[in-house]
Amino acid sequence: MESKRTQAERSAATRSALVAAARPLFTERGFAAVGTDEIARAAGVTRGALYHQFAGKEELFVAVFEQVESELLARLGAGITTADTSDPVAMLHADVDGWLAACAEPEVHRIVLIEAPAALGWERWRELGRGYGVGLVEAVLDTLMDAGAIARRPVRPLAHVLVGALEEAALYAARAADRPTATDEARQALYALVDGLVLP
Amino acid sequence: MESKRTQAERSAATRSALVAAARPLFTERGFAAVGTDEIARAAGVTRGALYHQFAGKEELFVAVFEQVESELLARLGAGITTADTSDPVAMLHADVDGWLAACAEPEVHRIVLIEAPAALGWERWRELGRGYGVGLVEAVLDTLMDAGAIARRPVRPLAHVLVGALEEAALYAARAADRPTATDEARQALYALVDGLVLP
DNA sequence: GTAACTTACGGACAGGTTGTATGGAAAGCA
DNA sequence: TGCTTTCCATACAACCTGTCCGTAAGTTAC
Repeated sequence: MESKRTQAERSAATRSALVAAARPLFTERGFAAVGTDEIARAAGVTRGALYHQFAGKEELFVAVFEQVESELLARLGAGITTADTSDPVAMLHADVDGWLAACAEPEVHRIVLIEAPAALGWERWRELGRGYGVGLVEAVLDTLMDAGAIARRPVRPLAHVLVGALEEAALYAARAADRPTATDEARQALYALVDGLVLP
Repeated sequence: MESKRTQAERSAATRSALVAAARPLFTERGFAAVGTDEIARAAGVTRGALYHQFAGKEELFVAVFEQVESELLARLGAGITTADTSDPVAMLHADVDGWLAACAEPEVHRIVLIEAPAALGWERWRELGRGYGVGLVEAVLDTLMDAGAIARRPVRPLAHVLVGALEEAALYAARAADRPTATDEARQALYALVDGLVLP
C-alpha cells in the first residue's frame, strides 16, 4: 500500500518527481518560459508541494542543474581517469571529444550553458560549476603539468579560459544547421587551441 | 518650444530616453528583475510610450544590447586596425588586453555576456553578435592567416572558440575578489592560448 | 487656416505568474 | 490511542506583461 511510505520516502518521491518533470520542460523552453503550475501538474502534484519541497522556482532549477551536471561529470570523469599521460596530445584530444559528445544532448547545453548563468547569476553558476567542469579541467591540466607535458602556470585561470572555449564550441556545434560538420569544425578548433599548450 | 518638435524627433527622444533609462537598470539587476513600469518611470514616460516605441520588453533589451555592443566594437576596432602584422604575438596580446580592459565595465559583462544569451536565446544572441565580437575576431584571424603568421584553417569555428575563451576570461577577471590579480591571471592564460596558435 | 488624418502617448484592463497563508491528511512518537 | 510534526492542496494577495481605447500632438490636403 501507499500508506506505508515513510515521510522521507514521500518527500524524496515528490522531489524527484518535480525534478524529473521540470528537467525536460526547462530543457525545451527555458527557465523563465515555464511556470511552476505546469511543472507541478506534470509531476502529478500541486504548486503547494513544490513550494514545500523547494524554497522557490530557482531552487528547483538548481536541483535540475545539479542533476544534469553530476551526470555529465560522471560521464566525463570515467573517460578521463583511464587516460595515460605519456601522450598528452592524445589525452587532450580525447577529453575534447568526450566533452563535445556529452554536449550533443540538449539538456546539457540548454540547462548548463544557457539558462544557468542567467537564472542563477554568473557567480553562483560558477560556484556550483567549480566542482564540476572547471574542477575536471583543472585536474587534467594539473596532471599534465606534473608530467611535464605542458608548462607549469596557474591552473585555475587557464582552466576557466579553456572551459569558456569548450562551452562556446559545444554551443557552436549543437546549434548549427549542419551539425556533423560544425562539430568537426569545433573539434579542430579546440585541437588547435590545446595543441598549442603542449610543450614541443 | 516643445510644440515645434517633429514627430521623428519626439520618437527619437522617447526611444533614447527609454534605452538610457533601461541600460543601467538592466546592468545592475538583470533583464528579468526589472519591470517595464520602472523603466518607463525612470525615462519620464509611461508604459504606453514604451509599448508604442518597442514591440515589447525584449525588443527594448535588444536596443540596449546593440548600443553597448556598438560602443564596444568601436572601442576595440580602433585599437585593432592600427596594429601591424609583422609581430603577430604582440598584435594578439594587444587585442587580448583591449578586450579585458573593455570588459572591466559592468555593462559589457552583464548585458552582453550574461543577460543577452538567456533573454534573447543563444541563437539570436549569436546572430546579433556575429557583426560584433565574433566578426572582429574573425577579421584578426583572417589577417594573420593571410600574413602567414598562423596556420590557415576555417576561421569561424576558431573565432567562436576564442570568443568563448575571451568571454570567460573577462567574467573570471571582472568578478574576482582581487580583480587586478585575476585580470593578470586571465591575461596570461589567454596569452598562452593565442601564442600556441602562432607558427614558429 | 482649417479639416481630415496619422502618429505618439497616458491610463485602465485582462490574463497569467510567483510566493504565501490556511486547513486537512498522512506519518511519527508517546 | 492521542498529540505533534511533516507533507501537501486550495485559496489568496501582490505583482508584471501586453493590449485596448481615448486623447493630444503633429502632418497633410484643401
